[in-house]
Amino acid sequence: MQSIRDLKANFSGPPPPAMSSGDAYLQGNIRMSLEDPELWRTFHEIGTEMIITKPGRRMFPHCKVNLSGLIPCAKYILLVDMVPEDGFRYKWNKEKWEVAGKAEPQPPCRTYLHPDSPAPGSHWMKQSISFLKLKLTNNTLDQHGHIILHSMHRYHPRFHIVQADDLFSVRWSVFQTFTFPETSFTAVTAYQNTKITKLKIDHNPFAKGFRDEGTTKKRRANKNPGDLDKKVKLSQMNREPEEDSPSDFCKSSFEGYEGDEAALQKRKEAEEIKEERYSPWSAEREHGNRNGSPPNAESRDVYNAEQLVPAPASYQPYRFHEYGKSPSPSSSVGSSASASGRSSFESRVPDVAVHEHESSKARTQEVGPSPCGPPQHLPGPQDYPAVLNVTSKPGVLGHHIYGPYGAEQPLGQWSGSGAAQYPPPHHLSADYATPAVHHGYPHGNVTEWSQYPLFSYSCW
DNA sequence: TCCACTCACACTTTTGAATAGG
DNA sequence: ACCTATTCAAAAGTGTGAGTGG
Repeated sequence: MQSIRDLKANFSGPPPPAMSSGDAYLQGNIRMSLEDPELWRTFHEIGTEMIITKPGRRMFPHCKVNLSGLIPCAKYILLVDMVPEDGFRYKWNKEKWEVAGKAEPQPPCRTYLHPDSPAPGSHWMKQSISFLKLKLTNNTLDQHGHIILHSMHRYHPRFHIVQADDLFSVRWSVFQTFTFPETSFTAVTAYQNTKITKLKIDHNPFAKGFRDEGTTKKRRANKNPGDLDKKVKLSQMNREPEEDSPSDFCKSSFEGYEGDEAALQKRKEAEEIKEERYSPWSAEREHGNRNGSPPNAESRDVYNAEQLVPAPASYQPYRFHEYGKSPSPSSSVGSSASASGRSSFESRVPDVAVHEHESSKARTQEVGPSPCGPPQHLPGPQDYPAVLNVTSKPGVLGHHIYGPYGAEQPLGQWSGSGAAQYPPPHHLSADYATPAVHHGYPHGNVTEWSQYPLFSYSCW
């Protein structure tokens, strides 16, 4: 079992004893596992698609995780954001996905804050944490705080845990990120793969009416005689699971990834891709196995866990690029600019990239997380000049709020997204590929932080 | 013509207020 | 008066299929 890597910040000074022990507990034991891994895997093997609509659409399966290893009485904030898997746009062509060109400019990157945040570790650990109400939209002007995605692009969710007493006092130094390869999906405005449609209908209670035994059959039959063909197709499809192995599913769905040879031939991973003929996602598993990752869910949840500092989707791939190449066909627009969350899964190299200034600040200003002790010094906004600075401009906390916390919890969304929401990947890449920059970021320079999409938008 | 997208629709589950009973 | 359980209507979440626009 892989232990959760330490996200230990580059603390500038010798840590107080309390902090030392706290670090181990805080940053070394947090464990996150994905609930319903089998369901996710079933979708994943076919090629998960998530509908995005203007008013916002929930995910299905929805993100649900279990947490352990938190300090019971310390408060944490849980967030989710969506990271592009690669730099491509896809199209569904003849029962398979194909690369259809470069990805469109990244939409305003938003982060979903779990409505229970902040809550004590005991709260997060006592039951599974559901992100049921997280919604995806393709409306770049969305005012509801939904996560904005591009249709026909691939994404995967990232789960972030931040120890913070409130939404103001985010402790960047104990920021931890987890991803699960099987949660990657293609955002679509209408389902492309009928097998995915069937899976959704079969498993989503709201779609019960579309199941074969449902009344919908009659409704559709009455509605349009032409539906007969589709119904026949559907019923045929419904029998497929018995006839087709999951491998067949994947093969039919994802040969396209390797089909666009012209687009892929320049990629280093081309050979690897061909090996993953059944699913682009299988590469993740493959790599996981290479790294000794057991296939079963119980252990996988651990292996899937990664820990990162607050990272923008746009630059994360670069960091991953440093650690390992991605097997994904999508993993290489150009060279460094690709990679994906799955790479993060593969690369077990501890990403301890932390803003030094931030870390030292946290170190100096916070008392170590003394589990359930007397009132810790949980710094308020005033304790974090850097954060306060942010409020003066679009930054970590200085943005508009959408959520249950009202005006007193300004962690809702950036008021000014602008260029910060479309950070030039290369620029960021360069920044983060350079350790000096990586660690040398003066945390007080919130402007830099504010470029990172992770906190560019929080919502409920 | 093709494809991505939007919208209205019928159906379902969920939610919350109103009511009844102990 | 208070609490709990039940009922019911409204709201919200689904995929479908027709229509639209580039």
